[in-house]
Amino acid sequence: MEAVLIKNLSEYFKTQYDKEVSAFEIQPTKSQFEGDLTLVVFPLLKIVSKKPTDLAAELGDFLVDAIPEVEAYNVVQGFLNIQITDAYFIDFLTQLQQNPNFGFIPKTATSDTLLVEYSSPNTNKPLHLGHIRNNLLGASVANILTASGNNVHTTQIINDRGIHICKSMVAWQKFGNAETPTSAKLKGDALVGKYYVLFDQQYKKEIADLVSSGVSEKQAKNDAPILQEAKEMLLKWEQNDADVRALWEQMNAWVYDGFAKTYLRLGVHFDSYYYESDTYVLGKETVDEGLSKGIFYTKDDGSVWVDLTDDGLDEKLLLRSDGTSVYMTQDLGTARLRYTNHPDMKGMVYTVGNEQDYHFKVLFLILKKLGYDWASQLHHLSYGMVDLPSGKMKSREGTVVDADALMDEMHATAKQISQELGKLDGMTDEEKESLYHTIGMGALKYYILKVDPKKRILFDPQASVDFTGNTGPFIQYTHARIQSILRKAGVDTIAFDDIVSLHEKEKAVLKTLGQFPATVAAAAKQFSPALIANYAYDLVKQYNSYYQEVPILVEDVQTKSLRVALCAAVGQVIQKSLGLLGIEAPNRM
RNA sequence: GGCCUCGUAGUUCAACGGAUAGAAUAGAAGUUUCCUAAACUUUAGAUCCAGGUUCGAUUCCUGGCGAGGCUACCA
Repeated sequence: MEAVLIKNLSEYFKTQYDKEVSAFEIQPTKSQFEGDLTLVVFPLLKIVSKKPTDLAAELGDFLVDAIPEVEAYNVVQGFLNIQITDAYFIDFLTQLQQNPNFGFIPKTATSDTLLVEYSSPNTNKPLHLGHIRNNLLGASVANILTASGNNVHTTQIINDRGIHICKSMVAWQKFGNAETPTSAKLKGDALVGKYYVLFDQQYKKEIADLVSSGVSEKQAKNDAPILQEAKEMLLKWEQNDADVRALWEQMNAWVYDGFAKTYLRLGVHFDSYYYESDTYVLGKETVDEGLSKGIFYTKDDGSVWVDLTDDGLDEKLLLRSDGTSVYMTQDLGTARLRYTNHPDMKGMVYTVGNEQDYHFKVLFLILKKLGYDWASQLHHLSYGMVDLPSGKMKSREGTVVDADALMDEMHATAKQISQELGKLDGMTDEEKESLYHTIGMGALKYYILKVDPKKRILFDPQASVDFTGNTGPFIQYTHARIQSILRKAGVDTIAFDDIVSLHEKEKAVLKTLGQFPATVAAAAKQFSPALIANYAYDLVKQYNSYYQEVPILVEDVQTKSLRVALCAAVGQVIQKSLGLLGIEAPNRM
């Protein structure tokens, strides 16, 4: 409808005033005012010099005349409120019924291929709450981009090498007694994480001992024997020492096994995996290339740098003096490798926390300086940290929220609340367990995704398990109730040709439904699942208010047919919205 | 010190530069012979401060104040 208005208005300004106007400020009318769509005329006063109310009335007259669906208008200050006929909305509902793909853009032969990177963990400890935000954001953005007609490839870069994993390895050798996930009855990632903690404890103890024997703290931090061991191990790793490599493979395999279980439960997946142990070599080649092009330079000690001071940034290290690679080196290699693997790729999204904003600024700039024209297609999906009411999460201080434990807790709460409400009688135990999972994950995912990615989240475990108000389970519950209505209504309901007028609440719901395609498009453009989440909640509120006031399963076939169709349409859009967030929409709960 | 992000009801979140700043929670008061009360209805409560830009600012600009992050030969 907006498009029709814009087209007509544009032609009007052309013929009447001989002016090219293509941008019009059209928005849904606020509920306090009468009307469906509102044209803000203030911006047009610069083009046509008139009083706002006069111009608004003039345009209103024209639109009523020119467009059959425009029924009437009213003017409040510089706002032209346009009323659309009920027939238009009824027609829209008919189309909705016949279009299972409503709001989504189908893929075509010319669809762009986009790569979305997310998760990208270190392999020395289990995933925590921060990773959950990362995973949910990345997976949801991938869904949204897919719904917008793109070929989306999901991937991650795994930090599988480095001092962090060596720390776990050293501790395992010292204290592990050949413990395995099976013998310890622990998930693989939890086991490796346990030794990372043990390393740190031992490390701190050794520092304390050294300090008490008169060594400076800085010196002690460097000299602690166990750290030296880890460094030696890293050196051996780089020299391809067979034993070290075998242990490394072993422990990483445990971690991957544990991660896979967590990902499965979270409902995220990856089309491919990149490993730093594979990409850092290409990174080094890239640095050589930059050196030969004169973009990078070597300092006296042999370390390689890039000078970005002309761009308002710093000098950045690219290779250490001993020739080994750093984070940036590897990311250069990874980016290039991906474009080699996907030559037709039109863009990459990096889902990484905002503490690395600077890093990605530098990375993209270096790639641009190296002459890769695809550097302009790279996007850092930056998100804020997850805080707890008790303060910041710190792994070393044990204040992290473990991802698996959190999902356990959400599941248990869903179970408890469902049992108290007692609505699941007659289900098998298996069905119930599956539903507890669906509801628990719905609560967790919605709680995190409804917040604007760039903002910090305060994660209150108590509030997150709340199932009333603006929450995932509330939306899921509405969907389940709609399915209940559809079951009771039967399937014999298609035609509502003779209906000519709509209830006010029905119209409100239809208006909200009509905004779905634009919402998906905006979410894709802004990489923001929060837009979808807030839309879904808005729709549910509209619907609940409607169903409270207007009975759906009435005698009159025409009316019932219309209301059931509306109900089904709402169900469809709720299900799609939740789907974009990676949340399941149960038929019963 | 320099750079980046964020400051909205008691609390957690909304608001392409648009109308009287929306919800949810917590508080107060109601609604179940009727499609699932995990619901609905009513009520009270907020833009950090000072300037500027303009028809119009929570939004853009400048300066404060406050919170966080980055500023590693860690990843």
